[in-house]
Amino acid sequence: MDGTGTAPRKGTVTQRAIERIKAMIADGRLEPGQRLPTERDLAAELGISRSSMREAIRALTVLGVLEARHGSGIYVTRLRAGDLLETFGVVADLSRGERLAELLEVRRVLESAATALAAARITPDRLAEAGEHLAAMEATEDPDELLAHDLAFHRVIAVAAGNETMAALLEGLSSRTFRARVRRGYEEDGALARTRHEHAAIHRALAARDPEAARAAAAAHVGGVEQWLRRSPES
Amino acid sequence: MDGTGTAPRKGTVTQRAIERIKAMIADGRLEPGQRLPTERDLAAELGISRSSMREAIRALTVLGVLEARHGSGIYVTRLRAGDLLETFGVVADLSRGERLAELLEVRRVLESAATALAAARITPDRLAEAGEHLAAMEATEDPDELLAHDLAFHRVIAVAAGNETMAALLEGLSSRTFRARVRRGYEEDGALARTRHEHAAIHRALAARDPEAARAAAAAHVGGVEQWLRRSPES
DNA sequence: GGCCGCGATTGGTCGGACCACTTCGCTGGC
DNA sequence: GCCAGCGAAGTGGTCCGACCAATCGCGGCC
Repeated sequence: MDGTGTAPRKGTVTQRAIERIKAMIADGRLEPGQRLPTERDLAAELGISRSSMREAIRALTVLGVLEARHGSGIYVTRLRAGDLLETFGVVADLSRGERLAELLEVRRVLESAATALAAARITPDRLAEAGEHLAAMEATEDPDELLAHDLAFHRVIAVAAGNETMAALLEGLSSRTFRARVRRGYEEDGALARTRHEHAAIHRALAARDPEAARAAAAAHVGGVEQWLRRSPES
Repeated sequence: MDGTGTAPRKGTVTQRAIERIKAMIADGRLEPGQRLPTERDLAAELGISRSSMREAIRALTVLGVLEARHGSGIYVTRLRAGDLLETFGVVADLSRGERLAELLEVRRVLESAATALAAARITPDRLAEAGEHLAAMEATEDPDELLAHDLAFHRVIAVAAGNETMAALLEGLSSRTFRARVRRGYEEDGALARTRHEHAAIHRALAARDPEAARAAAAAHVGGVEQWLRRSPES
């Protein structure tokens, strides 16, 4: 028996390799940013083929735990919230019908909380930045640009809330395709003007450093889309 | 040019394969539960090797999108919230220090909302079920059993809130290793009695169908752990 | 008619070969 | 002495072909 821990007999060798590497990171044997041995060495170390090891590495790569740089090596990511929650957007991309509404409900809850926190913590700089995105949204009619500033507006707020994990989660919930899909029909219903009004209300609450007003404004904002979605038959 | 869509030139072939399959699911060409062609056929169809295709499949497998059954074939999962959010537990497992506190803050927000919703929607059956777990928690001293009933108690509430996505998210945030790690030291500080009291308060609020009381009780419950964690130096 | 078993199908693993990119040291010119 | 450029070594990326192992269905046997 070697000292690196005897591998469990269950599951595929690849699955075991994934668990082994995860365990190495969890208990500190591998630190964020550190470089791993080569695929060939790792495979030899765990007694499996390079193919299987590559599958394990690929799996951890899509999870945002590892990062492979061609010609250089394999590295543990910094394990920031953004790294690990990037895959969260996949859920939004693949969700339809009822779960889309559920995701919006989750977003409403988180966005409300984040906005309330931001009202108390936001710096003048960030408040101004949010204001710029607000102005840009009101100045353009181009849907793409509008969406970009919309996302940026909420991102500034999420970051200002001081919880990177929450911000990353909201980022995934508002991912490009997700938003684009929902808004396609939404804005055709003439809700564009109301959306602008809601954004302005959020900004005002932030400027007033009023957490409760901010929470309410954010909840109303997301809730508006939510209600529309629950009524709308979606493809 | 073939009609299945020209693959973009960027990225690795495996990455492209992942996107292709994801796209097939997103636009409905592949439906939940449906069986895919064999690895060999898929590889041929996309013009890549079986090895690369296997890596793509493995990646989508860990994301909970696909499911491979040895000897049978590859299937699209039912794409339930639980399937897709299983990997969320990985984030909790790999988080330490500051992000652990952030995750607890997220949990506090979601748990509060879910408990408030549950207060309005919970059925007598589910309320009784939660009561049983509560009684079991008060009747045992075995940490493992206690933790199991603790998790089950909150799971019943999350499900009663009527939002499977939120329930799956909370499941990940309360995943076994995560809870065990946090609670190890927490309960040694004699907070066990208080935890029981908090659970009882949540249950009372649910029985009274009082959403605001339920929200407050849940927030206080998670907040207690949260505050302890922020004070505690963690390994 | 029902049960058993064999063989085809399909995912899982392996080993090796070669390609593409990065890195870094060496070399040669300035 | 310095630096640009080249080239070899190292490393991830891709492909191939073979074989193993689990599953499933078909056909024959009882």
